[in-house]
Amino acid sequence: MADDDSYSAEGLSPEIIAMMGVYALYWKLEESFEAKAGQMDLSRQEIHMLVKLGQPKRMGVLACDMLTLPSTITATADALEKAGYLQRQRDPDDRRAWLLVLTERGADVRQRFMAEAGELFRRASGLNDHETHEFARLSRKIRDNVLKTGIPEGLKK
Amino acid sequence: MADDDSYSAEGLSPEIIAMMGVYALYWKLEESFEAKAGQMDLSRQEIHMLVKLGQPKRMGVLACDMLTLPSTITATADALEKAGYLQRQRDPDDRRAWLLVLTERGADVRQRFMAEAGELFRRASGLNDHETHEFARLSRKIRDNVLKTGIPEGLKK
DNA sequence: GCATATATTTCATTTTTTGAACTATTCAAT
DNA sequence: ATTGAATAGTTCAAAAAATGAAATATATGC
Repeated sequence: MADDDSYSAEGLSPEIIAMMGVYALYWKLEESFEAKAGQMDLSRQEIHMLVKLGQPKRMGVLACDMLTLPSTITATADALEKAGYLQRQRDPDDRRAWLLVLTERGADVRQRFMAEAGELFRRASGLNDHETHEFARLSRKIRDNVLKTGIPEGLKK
Repeated sequence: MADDDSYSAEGLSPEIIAMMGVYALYWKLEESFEAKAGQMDLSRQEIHMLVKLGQPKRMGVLACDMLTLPSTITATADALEKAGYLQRQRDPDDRRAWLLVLTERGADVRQRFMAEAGELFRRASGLNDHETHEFARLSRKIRDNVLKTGIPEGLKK
């Protein structure tokens, strides 16, 4: 859905235009994030996991969220744990499961990363404050919808 | 940037909220697209290339657009060519370069895919028509900005 | 208790991506 | 024209990432 050609956005349905924008922005952000992650010696997956861990989460939940398999999550968590950014804590509700919890150092890195991400969004999107608010409003709606409707398919693996 | 927790979107800057929505939507769409692509015996990269080829494009341009290396593009183009979805044509302006051009069959598959993608967006986003239009308006602005400002970094490889 | 289901791990295999060396062509400067 | 440096794409071997099956430990329902 990424795109097609700079000038062919004419005559397309709003849905397609919306997706083209989302893809362009996503890829631009990924490009910037990957550079930042690289500076911090983190892989793409590792940065994403760090961001997801604003709250402690079970590995299985992360696997769904990140559209990947449990075994991939194990590897990513191993790397972040080894780097001292997170710890595994047994979930008191289910002793088969781990809760991944950021260490102080991990939370720090996450915080720094998120702050820079805000700036990257501003530069990448080029939106003014008003537009950014409006975009955020719709964006939140979309996210809520995805979270609400997305779980079933997310569990498919 | 994906997210954090369903209810922690409070107190975050609009930029962060916007990004969280974009990531949630992107991942949801990728999940659906990957399923569709699988049905058509195409990989994720192959579908993306197909979508990008609304107009003939040089392989180098695709490499920038798709944030990957020329050698990856070669492999993806080989697969699509073998499947009969595209052809390499020498760029008359530069005989070192190929233009990748969809065959009729390739254009067909692309068309079908894009049509289904519209429906997937509606389902994933949950926006009504008015909201979709507004989101598309801002989305197009963002895309224009990314295309305008994105080229330099895109060429870095 | 027992059978079955779930959360995570392990590790070998497969898939994907990378990067360096190579061919062909262009471009700029002589 | 000729040369030398840069560019577009290819090849292929090596590295990295994702996958899936089998194993461990715990939970859940009967």
